[in-house]
Amino acid sequence: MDEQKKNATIYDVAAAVGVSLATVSRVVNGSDSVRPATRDKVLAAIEELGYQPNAVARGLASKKTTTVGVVIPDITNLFYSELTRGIDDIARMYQYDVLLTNTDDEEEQAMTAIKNLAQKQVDGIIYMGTKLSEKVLSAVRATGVPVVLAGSVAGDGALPSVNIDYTAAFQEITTKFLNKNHSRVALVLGSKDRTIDEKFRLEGYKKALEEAGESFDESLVFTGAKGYAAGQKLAAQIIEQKAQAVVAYEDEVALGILNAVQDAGYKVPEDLEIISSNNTTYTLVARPELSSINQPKYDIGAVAMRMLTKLMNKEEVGEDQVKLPYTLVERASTM
Amino acid sequence: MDEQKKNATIYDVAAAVGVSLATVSRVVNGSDSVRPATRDKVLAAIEELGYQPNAVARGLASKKTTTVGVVIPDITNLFYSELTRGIDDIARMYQYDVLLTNTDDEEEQAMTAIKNLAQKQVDGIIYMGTKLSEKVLSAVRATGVPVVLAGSVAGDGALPSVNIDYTAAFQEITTKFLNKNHSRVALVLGSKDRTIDEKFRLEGYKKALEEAGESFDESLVFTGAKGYAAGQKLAAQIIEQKAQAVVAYEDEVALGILNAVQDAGYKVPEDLEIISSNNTTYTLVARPELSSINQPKYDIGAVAMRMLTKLMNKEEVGEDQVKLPYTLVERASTM
DNA sequence: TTGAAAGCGCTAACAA
DNA sequence: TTGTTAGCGCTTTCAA
Repeated sequence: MDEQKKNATIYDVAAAVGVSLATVSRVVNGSDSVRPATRDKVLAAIEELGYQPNAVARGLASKKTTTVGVVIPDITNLFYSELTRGIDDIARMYQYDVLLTNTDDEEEQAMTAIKNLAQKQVDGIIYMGTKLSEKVLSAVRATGVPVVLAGSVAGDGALPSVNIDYTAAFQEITTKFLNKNHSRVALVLGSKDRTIDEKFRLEGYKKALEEAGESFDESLVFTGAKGYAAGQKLAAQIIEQKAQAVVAYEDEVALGILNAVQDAGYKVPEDLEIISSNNTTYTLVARPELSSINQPKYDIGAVAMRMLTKLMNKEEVGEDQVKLPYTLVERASTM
Repeated sequence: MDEQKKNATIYDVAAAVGVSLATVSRVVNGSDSVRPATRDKVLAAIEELGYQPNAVARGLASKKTTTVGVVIPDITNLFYSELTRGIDDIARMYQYDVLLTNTDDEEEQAMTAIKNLAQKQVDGIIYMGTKLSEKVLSAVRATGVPVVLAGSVAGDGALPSVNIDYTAAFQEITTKFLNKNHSRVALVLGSKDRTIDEKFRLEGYKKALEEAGESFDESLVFTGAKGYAAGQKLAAQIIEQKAQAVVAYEDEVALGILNAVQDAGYKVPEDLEIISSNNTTYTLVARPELSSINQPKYDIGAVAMRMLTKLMNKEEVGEDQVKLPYTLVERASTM
């Protein structure tokens, strides 16, 4: 019980028992070609000396660090933190540790993060972000380790990924509104260069219009609003455009719109219906509660991490472009 | 530009330039005892070969991993994720990476996490949690690396820590209510065994009562409610106790109480005043907006990490029990 | 200013 | 079943 004495090494254990390093190593790594009696003696010595394997030495010798890198825009964003929780839980289950880096969704920070993870010899990487430039993509590839995109960037098959079908989701809810004779449906997206918004969500919105025979009106698309305060500001413009319904890309911005619109005397959903995407706790605390597209956030993280473990083990992965089912949760902000 | 060819090592660089390993190592580590001409040649070769130092080998040789462990109850909790953001930003500034582990505030998981971090040879640890048992404390100490507690457990000086003065904060807000002749102030705390609640917040509450000459009524103290739904459930009991004001230990539970009370037809703040602690975004999205004790969350994380860098460098740290100032943000849920 | 050489603590053939 | 022996890629004295 006295583990004070200067970190015992595998050498000390071997010496104490009178066996070779290799034997101790075998016991530690659970190899079965060790005689039970020997194993017991070794185990006893390990306990006695309080021996803990040094993962760094192990990593150097085995070229495996049992560490994965997680690249995330911002951990304080509820959407990403829930993904991360799924990642972390599964990582731990498979004995991996998580090295976390925030990037604010910026290319430069992503580059630094990836370079750094490569130096630390991580065994794999989970990448989250709303965009993935060629530059970052090639840096990621250059690391030579498996990478899985989770719940945000939807790579066009360039890398394994786990997502929901953003296009289908946005098409579905837009159609829902159009079918109620709301011809003016506002669409609120993140910044211009987000692949996920420009390429998938906008596309779903346009498809819905097309199918309904409605023309696309650019003045109903609002880009670049991020966070609660931005949503509050946007409210006036949305009202000005005489929108009858709003489809928003995330909960905080939707909540900002919801509150500001009501503070201005309009009624939700009577005067304006609102639906958001992500279904974080924010949707529940709102009054009225916000309808939302539910993405299985924890599961996206968990599935991505599970896929990564397979990739790291060079196991067979079936489909590597996973789309998890989303659901539409209808609450009081829609009718 | 072709970094494809099998990770160049320091050896390859040395060979390419015709110098020894030691010289390359010196250049990489910025030692100034290298002739400029030599340095340039080495740098050129590094660029040419796309050499990236292997941090694992470095860690083994130098016994420094430039990695810190961060132990957190739950990354999806806005309070902790904001602390973590502060930690991560400062860590990166000082060239450290962050190894993250969720513990759900459970002793067993904390023990595993610490053991694991020790094996990975982290240079230091930031510990967050609402309690710190003797067992965990001694495990933490046994790692032999510096540890700083951040924003949650308030160690009684046993370990360096960064916090706000929870007792003072709770005393202040309780007094505020008592001064308005609200003799029945409800106190909502986390689970029983949380040092931070039992020892500090409750103490502040009691002090306020004592100073005001009010007697302590146990039926006004509600323990164990966690999260929004729990807050909603609690509302009925609070009303039943004829509380005139509520002091809650976190925002989500406060929000649950706020919404449930209003849904039941009571007016806030006219019938019941509510104040929460943490001042996360939740306080802003509430209607009416929630008054709250603002803890400088990002700063607590940042300051804790900064202190840890000093400790890891064996620099002088002045006071190691830091209390950052809190503020009382008054919004519409109080009068 | 530079180099030689000895590890850091472990894994992983290969032998025995 | 066990041991021997090379490394893994780097830092760091100690000499030159």
